[in-house]
Amino acid sequence: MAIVGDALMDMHGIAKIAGVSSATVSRVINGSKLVRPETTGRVQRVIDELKFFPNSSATTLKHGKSSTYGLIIPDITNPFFPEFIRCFEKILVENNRDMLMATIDSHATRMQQSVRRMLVRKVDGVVLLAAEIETEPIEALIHNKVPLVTLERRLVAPWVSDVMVNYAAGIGLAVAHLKELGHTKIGYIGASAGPTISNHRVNGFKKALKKYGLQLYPEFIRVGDYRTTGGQTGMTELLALKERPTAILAANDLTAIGALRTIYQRGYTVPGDFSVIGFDDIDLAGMLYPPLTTLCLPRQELAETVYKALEFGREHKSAVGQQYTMKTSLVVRESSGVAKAAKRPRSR
Amino acid sequence: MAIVGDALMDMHGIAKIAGVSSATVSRVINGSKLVRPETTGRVQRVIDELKFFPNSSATTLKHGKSSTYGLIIPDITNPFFPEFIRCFEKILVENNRDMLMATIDSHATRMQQSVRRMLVRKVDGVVLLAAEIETEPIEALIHNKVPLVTLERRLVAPWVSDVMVNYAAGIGLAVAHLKELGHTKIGYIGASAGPTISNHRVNGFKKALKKYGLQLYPEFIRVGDYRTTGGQTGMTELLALKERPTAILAANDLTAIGALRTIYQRGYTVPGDFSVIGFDDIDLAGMLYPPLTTLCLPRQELAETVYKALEFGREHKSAVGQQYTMKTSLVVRESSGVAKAAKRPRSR
DNA sequence: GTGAAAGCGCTAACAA
DNA sequence: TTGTTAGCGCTTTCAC
Repeated sequence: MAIVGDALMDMHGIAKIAGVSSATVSRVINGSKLVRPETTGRVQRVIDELKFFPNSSATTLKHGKSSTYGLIIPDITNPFFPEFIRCFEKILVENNRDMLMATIDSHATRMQQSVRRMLVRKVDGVVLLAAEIETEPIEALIHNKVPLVTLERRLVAPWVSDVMVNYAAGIGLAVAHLKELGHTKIGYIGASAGPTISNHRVNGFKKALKKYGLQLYPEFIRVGDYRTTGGQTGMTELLALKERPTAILAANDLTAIGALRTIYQRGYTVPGDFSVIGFDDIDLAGMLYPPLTTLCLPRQELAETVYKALEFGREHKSAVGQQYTMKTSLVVRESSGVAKAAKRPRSR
Repeated sequence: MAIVGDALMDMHGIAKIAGVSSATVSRVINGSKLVRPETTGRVQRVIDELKFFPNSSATTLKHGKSSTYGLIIPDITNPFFPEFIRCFEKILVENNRDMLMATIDSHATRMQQSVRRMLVRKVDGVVLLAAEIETEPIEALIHNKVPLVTLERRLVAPWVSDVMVNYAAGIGLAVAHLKELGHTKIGYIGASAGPTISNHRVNGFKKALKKYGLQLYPEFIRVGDYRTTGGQTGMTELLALKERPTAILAANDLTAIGALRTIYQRGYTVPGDFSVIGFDDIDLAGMLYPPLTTLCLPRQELAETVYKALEFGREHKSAVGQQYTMKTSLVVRESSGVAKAAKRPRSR
């Protein structure tokens, strides 16, 4: 809308001023080659003059699709997500698509509302990066034939694609790294208990332990919440144990940061007393004291994959979605070091 | 839209199935009391059954407004913004408004595109939290009579409100705190040089120095970028000086984190060798080593203020906007301590 | 209490 | 090359 006098402008108004019909205005705006250059110029001048912008509700209504993709994330406060959003939004902007973001803050009602927003806005697809997924709201999406991309549901179907993270391999790397440093007692601070995405990470951990012939101490596996608080309580519990791990794997970097905090607060040091390894490799990981060793889940690549899946869904409506895989890599920094027990013998 | 067979559903379809007219369906969806309870029930059942959601493009088109507010931020990777978004989105959801977010990553074209998105989507107002604001894109908003809320432009006009942060007071607190700890040589790592929002912070710093009778060393004022990298280079420059400050004020927490990193990397400690004070009080500030002393800019309050301003603009179209003020408070943690020079005499 | 119909701003046949 | 027109899905008078 632009304004003349006090009225909101539309293509009709532009047309009248430029002395053409609204169809021509539409053609000019959409770059049709059927318009005579001088007409184009005349119309364009009016558009610029009046700073006119076409109403997307009208085009969306007309076309039946919005060129908008929805993104649902659990917690925008976890730096991993902003970093992902940054990559994702950039891709969308470059491809003339809009983003509709919703965060659910682990509230079931917020999830409902988010899905509703996606549905009423007629998004062309939805990315669901939420960890704990309830099936009910998803059904509304599928029922309405909205292409869906999930993370780590490891399940594709008509309208739904999935991208899985190869946790087993990544965590294997981390465990191998720790073993090399002489650690044999490794703890894990994960997320909530339910049968969710978080399980893939714990299971990956257990498998890695077995693979490298390390003993699994059940009390070394603590529950967290993907936030720093979970890292703190988890670490506090670990410190309360008679027999303690010498290294801790955290379900994400925030958890690792919480663990680090508790360790220092109790007067211990990293990696002197404990090695800590995170997951995600958020931007800040390298800025911490000590810089965090962590498994990198590349956001740029994830964003590209997700976008690819979305476009696939858009173009192959009703087709069974694709299964994509993401690799992780170990970024060794300074929060992992030689195990204490392993060090002592040397200094004798 | 919901589906029957293979067709996309609309109110007409629902109406036909329920044996009513589309007008009645509309009434039911909008909770009109003019519909007989049994009719309502019958219609609602069909709606639920078919998981029907009304098309927001149609309602927006009809009503001429979208119930959407736009939010433009510079860098979603700076934790302050996600934390703000979290509060802001919550308020919007509670008030049945939608959010359209755009990040500009300090690219002029992205700013253009963002404003364009806001305009075509017919948002009912825009919040511009970007630090470095060019006037040109803003004009398009004002010209199209979109209520605008800016941060720290310190200038209101028809259609535009502003919320300013009382930097002077906050920085005064920080400087007073440092003086009390015996610091007399205080450095500052800010943001880019231009005549922008960042100036309010440097100016506040200079004024505070004067107010507390502290000397201003021009070479102690370094340029940053509101990110960790700026903190690192700024601190590196400060360390290269023959005469160094004993305390550093950073333009935001990310800058402070970068400074902290460089300090530790060079073998110094905080607050032993240098005191560091940040700005924002991001969630992670208390999790760092050492926990960061910082000026808190409360996001919840900011979100509420911004929302209030937005609603004001919506209701008092064409009126001159309001000027709001935000206070900051000093959160003393462990990155600030007694000045080195001040300590020595005591230990003699 | 419910239905018929006009119209929000835009696009795409179809006409000219 | 340009104009006319129907209609996207919804709301809202105005009838009944």
